[in-house]
Formats: sequence, structure tokens, C-alpha cells
Amino acid sequence: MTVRQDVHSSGIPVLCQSCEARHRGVCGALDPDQLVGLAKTSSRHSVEPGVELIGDAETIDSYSNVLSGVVKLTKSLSDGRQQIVGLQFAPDFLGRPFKAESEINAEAATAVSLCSFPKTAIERMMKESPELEHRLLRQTLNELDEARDWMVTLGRKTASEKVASFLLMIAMNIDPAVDLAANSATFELPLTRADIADFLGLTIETVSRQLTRLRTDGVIRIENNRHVTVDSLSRLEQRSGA
Amino acid sequence: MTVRQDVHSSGIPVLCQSCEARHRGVCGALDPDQLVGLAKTSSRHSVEPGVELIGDAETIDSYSNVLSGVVKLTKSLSDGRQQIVGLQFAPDFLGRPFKAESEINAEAATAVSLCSFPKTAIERMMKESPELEHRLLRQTLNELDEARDWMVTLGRKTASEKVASFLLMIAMNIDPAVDLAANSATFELPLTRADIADFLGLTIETVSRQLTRLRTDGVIRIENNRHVTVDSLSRLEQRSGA
DNA sequence: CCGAGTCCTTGATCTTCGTCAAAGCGACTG
DNA sequence: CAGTCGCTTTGACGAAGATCAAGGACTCGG
Repeated sequence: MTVRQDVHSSGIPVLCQSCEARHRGVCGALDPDQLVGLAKTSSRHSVEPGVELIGDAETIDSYSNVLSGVVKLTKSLSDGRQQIVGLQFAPDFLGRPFKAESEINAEAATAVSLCSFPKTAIERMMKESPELEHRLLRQTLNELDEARDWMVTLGRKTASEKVASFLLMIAMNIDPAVDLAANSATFELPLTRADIADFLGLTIETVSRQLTRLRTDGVIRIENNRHVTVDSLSRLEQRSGA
Repeated sequence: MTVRQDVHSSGIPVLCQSCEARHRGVCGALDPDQLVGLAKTSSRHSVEPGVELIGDAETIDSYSNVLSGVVKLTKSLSDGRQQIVGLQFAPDFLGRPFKAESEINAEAATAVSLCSFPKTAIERMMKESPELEHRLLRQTLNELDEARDWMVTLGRKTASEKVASFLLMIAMNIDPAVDLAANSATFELPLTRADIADFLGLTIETVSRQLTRLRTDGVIRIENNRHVTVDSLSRLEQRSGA
């Protein structure tokens, strides 16, 4: 693995090219000496869709940055009902500090590449570097905001509003430069219908029906079940209930 | 206001008696000098149920510790549908660091007493004291866990499971010593039926019907609409879908 | 090219929960 | 004490979404 110790736009050195890509990377908080130490213990992986990254009640012994792809965080009830409680895009952080066990499953929703560090390395560094902990706090606060936004969607929106909200959310996360003025966007859906259902608290059939309706109403087009073109972001937004 | 600079069980000095009460207080992170500085700018308030503490899109200029009572955090859709996205019990922290505006409403659900600090004071101290930021990170991670637990409830549980889960959650938060072995608990509901509905993504009527069913099934008793006695915590848990 | 497997769509029916309406129950007021 | 107000309960009905069932579209391996 090549370690690039160049400089983030903020002036903070970064560990690897991918980590500087967007706003939530964690590596950027470390100073050069720490980076060299961390680089020795870090490793890059690529995993296929469907691979479980962190198992429920498994011991967590590593943390990761998502470099590309989408990771779904799920929780399940004892009878198998499942809920996706978060989606991690690059360069989000994966792992729950200060807890030995995870109550959450993490699974690759698409092909995913990761940059992993042993838990001990990160935790030692967190003690030494307040800046790292600061970044982690910021990311955690962002995730909390997102979780609470989604609680409104889960608790108070109709099925069609849920699906519209979901498409809007994906469009913005896949391509941060989605322009409401341009009024159109195009992207690959990172989730299957079953995943979307688990994310929205619906069934596959309801998701499918709502997507069909958006299609026949001319708001979106879908090719190969995955490739989505939004022809009217504003109409999609109207339907999202915001 | 009297400043008690005595020592937390962890050996960390605390600002005021109430803040050391449970596990999530923030004051405990400060050293004595900082405490004296903070004490000068802090103030204690008591507010009546229904009082709005932080308005949506209002500027946040202070942070608070909840000393007693329950604060509900809500988000609303433009047409008035509302969702409670969190409940803060003592000694939780109130306020969103690193953001000028709140997208959230905070309202006293019961009589509440607070210990407030100006935003500037806390933010300055956060820069100086990594321990404070560390505490904040821990609380934020806990809140994130809670939010994600609740997403499962909102997305995947039935109305009766939701109500059972809610009662269980309240029982444990009001009285951390709730003993599953003892199998019974008693507490005052901090929320009205309307609030419970907004918390669970249901209607008042559905909440009422489910409570009635729990009552006629002998799982709980309710006096004066507020005072709840759980006669069988294990039966309540069975119905919570966990 | 065929057959199996996976994922998605569509239709018919059923259930749960929301909506609408009315009435009960305290608490407070004049 | 009657009257009002806020909160809750209960019932009748309807609608949104779940469930059940069937079939279509695409991929992969022979």
C-alpha cells in the first residue's frame, strides 16, 4: 500500500488519496508521524456486495474508512424483521468506538473498498490526538442528524413520500453536486428493492408499486432495475413531503 | 448559584450536584479552574411543561444539561405532521455543537430544570479540554445508538409492539434500577397520549386502544392517565417484539 | 438454446391502523 | 353547582399498505 502524505485542502495531512475525497474522512486529523505509524497497520480491502463486514454481537477489532461503495447498517428483530438504520458512503467511518460489541450489522450493499485499522491503533491515537476525536464527534453528530431525519420519514411519511425521499437522498449522496436548478440527476441505485423496503419500513411490493407510479407519472426513468434518471427533481421533492 | 466542586466517583470534579447523578453529564469533564469560570456564566432554570426550549431554525446561543424532568426533541413536516426524534432525561446534554442553527425543536414534556451555559463558554472550553469533547462524543454515540434502536421500532414493529417498547423504555429511563427479576415497575408517564403517538408514529386513538388492551390483559394498570404500574415486565417485554 | 435462479412487477384480497364522531372524566371557573 | 376545557376512551367505518399468488425479465451454466 502506498502512503500519500500530501495535504488536504484544509491544510491537514491525509493518509490516502481516497480519504481526502469528501468531507467526513477521519484520517485527515492525524499528524505526519501518526500517519506513518498508522499506515504500517492499515490495510485496504475490496469486498463484494452482500459480504458481512461487522456481525451483530461480534467483537469489533477494527475500524474502517469507506473508500468507495455503499455499506448498509442493519438491525434485526428476533423473528427476522429487518431495518436498515444507516447507509455509509465514502468517506464515512465504520465502527463503534468505546464498545467491545456491535449491536449492528454492517454489510456491503455494493462493491465496497475499505481502509481498515486495528482498533487498538485508532484508540491509542485518539488519546494522543484531540483533533481525531474532534472529527469523530463531528461525523457522529452528522450521523445523528441523519438518523433523526430518517425517523421522521419512518414515522410520519406515506409510502409514496418515503420512496421519493429515498431517491432524493441517494441522488444527493451519490453525487454531492446534484443541482436542484438543473432539475435532473442520474445515478445507479446502490440497493435492491428488498433493501429499499428494509430502509423505508415497507414491503418489496409497495416499493415496486411506488417506483412504478413515479415512472408512469414521468418523474423518473429506470433502466435495468438500477440506473435511475430523475427528470424532475422538483417534482420528486414535492412528493417527498419535506 | 452554589458551585460544588467536589469529586465525581470517577475522580473527576463536577460542577453541580445534579450533574453527577448519572452517567452522561458533561460538566464532570472540566478541571476546577474551568469550573469556576463556567460557574460564573451558568444559570439554573425551571420551566413548565410545554415550554419551547429550542425553536426550529432558531439560533442556538446556549447549551444545557437537563437536571430533572424530560425534554422531547421533535421534528415537523411542513403540513404539521410531527415526530419526536428523541427524549432527553437527566443528565443528558441539550444543544447541537458546531451548528449555528437547530433543525430540531426541544420542548419541556414535564416540568424541567436545566443548567445552561452560553455557547461561547462551552465551545472555548471544548478547545481547551479534550476530556469534555470526549464526554460529548460518548453521549452523542449513545444518542445515535438510541436513535437507531428506535428506527427499528418505527419501521418494523406493530402498533402493540411499539406501545410495549415505549413503556419498557420509559420504565428503564425513569428508574435505571428497574429489575427484570422483580418483574414489576411503577412510574409517571412523562408524555401525553398525543406525545406518545408522535413518538411512535401512530395516532392518539391507536395508542389509547393499545394501552387499553394492555390494561384489560392485566399487564399494566394506569391511574389518573399518568401513573403506570407494570405488573409483569416479562409479559411486557414479550409484547415488545425485541 | 434450455432450465434454474434471482430479482422485479402486477393483481386480488385481507388486515391493520387511520379517520371521523361521540361521549366520559377530571380540573378549574364563575 | 353548572359549564367549559383539555385529555382520553370507545365505536363505526374506510383506506393504505401487507400478504398471497402468479408471472415476467435478466443472468448464468450447461
